[in-house]
Amino acid sequence: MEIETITIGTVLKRLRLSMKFSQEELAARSSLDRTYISMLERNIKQPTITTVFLLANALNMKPSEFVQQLEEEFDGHTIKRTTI
Amino acid sequence: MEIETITIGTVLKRLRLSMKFSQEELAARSSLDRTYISMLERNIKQPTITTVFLLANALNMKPSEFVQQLEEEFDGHTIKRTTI
DNA sequence: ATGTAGACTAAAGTCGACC
DNA sequence: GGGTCGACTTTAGTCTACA
Repeated sequence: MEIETITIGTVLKRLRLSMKFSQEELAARSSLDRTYISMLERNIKQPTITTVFLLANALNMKPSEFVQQLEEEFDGHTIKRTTI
Repeated sequence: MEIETITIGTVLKRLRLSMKFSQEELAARSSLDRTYISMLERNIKQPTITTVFLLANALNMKPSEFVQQLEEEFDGHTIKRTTI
């Protein structure tokens, strides 16, 4: 099975809720826009590495821990960019 | 001390050389453009999370391991986007 | 084998408004 | 509190070409 891009929506939402943050709170803590957080959770956008660091910090975890959770989501899948 | 963005240049170049890959080889293995790899190594561009996954795969390592090396680079620093 | 530059397109990320 | 839309600016990422 192949996937097109790394989507962080499910992981991000789960982690945000586990911290009992609203999207607004997470946006404030990460210096990102609330509507953009919403888009990430709905897999409409994919973040840059800097954004991942900002989000992980806002969620009080290491970026590598955050990415580790993404890995599990895509374990066994082939990553493939849409435009290739 | 503050930094503006997560730059992966040093880490990427070190890992690439440790695998004895040329930029061309890494570009082919990751389905990315050679000139773009060059820009990443010179910290002119920052990758998306999907690109990080592609690069990590090309380097035969887990994305979280790759990110872990980035963390060490920025340990103790405050991440701050330029546009904030 | 790498740096750089220019032109290009897709997509990241912001912001205001409304439901 | 969160989804969505539209308009916008900036940047990711491709490609050709030359040193």
